[in-house]
Amino acid sequence: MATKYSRQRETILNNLCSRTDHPTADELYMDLKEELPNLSLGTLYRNLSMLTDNGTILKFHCGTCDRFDGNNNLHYHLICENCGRLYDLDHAPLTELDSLFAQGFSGKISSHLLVFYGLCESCNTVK
Amino acid sequence: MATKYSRQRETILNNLCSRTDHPTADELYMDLKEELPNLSLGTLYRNLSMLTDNGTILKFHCGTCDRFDGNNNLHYHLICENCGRLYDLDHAPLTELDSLFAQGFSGKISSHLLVFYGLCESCNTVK
DNA sequence: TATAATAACAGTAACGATTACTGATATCGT
DNA sequence: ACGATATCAGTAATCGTTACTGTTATTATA
Repeated sequence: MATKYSRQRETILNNLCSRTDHPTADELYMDLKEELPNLSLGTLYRNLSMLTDNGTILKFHCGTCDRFDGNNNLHYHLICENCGRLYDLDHAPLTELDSLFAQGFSGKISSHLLVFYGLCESCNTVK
Repeated sequence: MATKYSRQRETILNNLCSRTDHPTADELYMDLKEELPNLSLGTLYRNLSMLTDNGTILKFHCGTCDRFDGNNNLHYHLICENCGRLYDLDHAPLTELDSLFAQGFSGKISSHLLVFYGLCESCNTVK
């Protein structure tokens, strides 16, 4: 099951990594239509799934659908409860959380997901 | 829109609160069939949604489906990467996380979701 | 305690995101 | 170049959840 090169996969990854928002599969699809006019939605999902599985990109459950992040460095996010968008938060990783919670727990903790809820900058000023 | 009593809703809540696992809607449905033989799946979803909205219970996106927790006190969870189940972690709430991340952020942070990934106690010993 | 208003019900159809399947095409080791 | 097969485009199916419909149960008021 050696992975073969595909222009579709490379284009999908490049597009995702060049944006700072965190698009849904559908948002990515809209944008990719310019570069890959006959890209299939199934192909997009299959490649997003491959890239997520091998750790190249990150996937978040966000309300009713998934959002993707081309930046796989550990960082945290805010989900705006007004506009529903996902934003990066500028803060160092809290690696100590895993070991903190591992104390007194006889399972094994390997990572964590920390997401904040609230209002993004623009929704906060408008309200 | 005054809320009226319903035996279905009370039974659903009692069932959920009496268990320490974190069932999906479908798992709850199976179990409730004994007490409410002709409970409708739509009714279950509607009531879980009501109870979530008014803060009586908690809901988590967990892989492909939602899981529910009758314990609405702030606490944290581990998702076992082997068996897929959701477990409570015994640790005091980290309320300081919100204010910590609010520094230097001009939006508004009102809450957070912190989930750990790893192996539960039984999956850790078996492996 | 009857009555009237309406919340909640059971059952089922619809929805939307995602996954699985099909036969055709592109990649890549030999 | 050739053969094996990973990937493709297109589309059908899946599955968790929500919305709709006509009926039943709760509750305030007479």
